[in-house]
Amino acid sequence: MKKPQTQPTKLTISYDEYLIKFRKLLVSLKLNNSTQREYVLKLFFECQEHLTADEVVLKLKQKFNITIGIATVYRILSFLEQMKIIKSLTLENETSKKYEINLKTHHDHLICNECGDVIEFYDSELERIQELIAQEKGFVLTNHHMILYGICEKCRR
Amino acid sequence: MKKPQTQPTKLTISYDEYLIKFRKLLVSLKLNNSTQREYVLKLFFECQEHLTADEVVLKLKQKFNITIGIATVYRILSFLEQMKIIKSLTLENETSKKYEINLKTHHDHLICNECGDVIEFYDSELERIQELIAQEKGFVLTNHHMILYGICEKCRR
DNA sequence: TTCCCTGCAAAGGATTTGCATACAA
DNA sequence: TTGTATGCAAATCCTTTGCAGGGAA
Repeated sequence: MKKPQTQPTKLTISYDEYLIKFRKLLVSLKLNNSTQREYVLKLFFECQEHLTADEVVLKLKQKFNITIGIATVYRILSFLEQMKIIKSLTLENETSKKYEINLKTHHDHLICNECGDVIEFYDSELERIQELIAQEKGFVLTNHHMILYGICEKCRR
Repeated sequence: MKKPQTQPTKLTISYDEYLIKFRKLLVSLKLNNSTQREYVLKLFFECQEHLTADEVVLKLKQKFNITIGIATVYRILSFLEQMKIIKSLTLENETSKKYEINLKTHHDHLICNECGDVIEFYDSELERIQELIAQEKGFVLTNHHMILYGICEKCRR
């Protein structure tokens, strides 16, 4: 059987365009803009990794040499998540939530237990089966969490 | 395409047999037995739900009228998880880990966002595809977490 | 001027740890 | 008797909240 697997594709948008959209969103919600919010957004845009709140503080210091209080970071993360600009995931054996920007098309994660490497993938067959299972049980799916854990090629050597 | 979906099956073993196995395990690890450990085991055996550490304390009081310190419960949960007697899962929007006994064959979860109802299912096609994806990326799978979230039939009315 | 946003520090919840005591073998 | 397990309280880690001051429109 042909397996229709693909890489998740990154939506092509520049940071400037992205920022304009973001500012419009804030206006439409009657919210103020702030340097802090824009820096966090910029960080996630540039560094497309999975970051914890602590790591956001750290990276902001490293990359832009600015300091934002951890409370503010948490508030911004919640806001961005509600707006679906970022999304969160909780990994096995890790205590704190990680966040990543939602620029890519929907995808799931494959993680190496040894080196922690994260591979993103999308598989339409998998998605289709999830829908079938849900249907069979009388559910309408809203979302799903799927993380595969294993050992990557490099670490097996 | 035929979808080979089944219910996860419960392994048929009595609590007495189970307890004997458990005691042997402790001996083989040169560990002492304790009333507390056996009660936690019994609880998970009898009440086949997903429980947090707090809920374990509560249920132990309700069902057996015994009190175990929360620290001990956490220590027992870690131990049982290491021994693969129970397994843990972290649900979306919940802060504390839940544990369930590992008596059933491998299965994943489908959860209603409204009523919190948990449906267990096993789908061999899904498992097969996960293996294929891992292979393609050069991974050897060790395990996976998959939780589907949706709204159940009852709650949609 | 009017809210919203931030930073600090304190509070909160979940989990872990140190230590003295109790218990199993 | 010896080492392990428990219970309590304190500590820790992550996250949230209250509040006073700073900033955006």
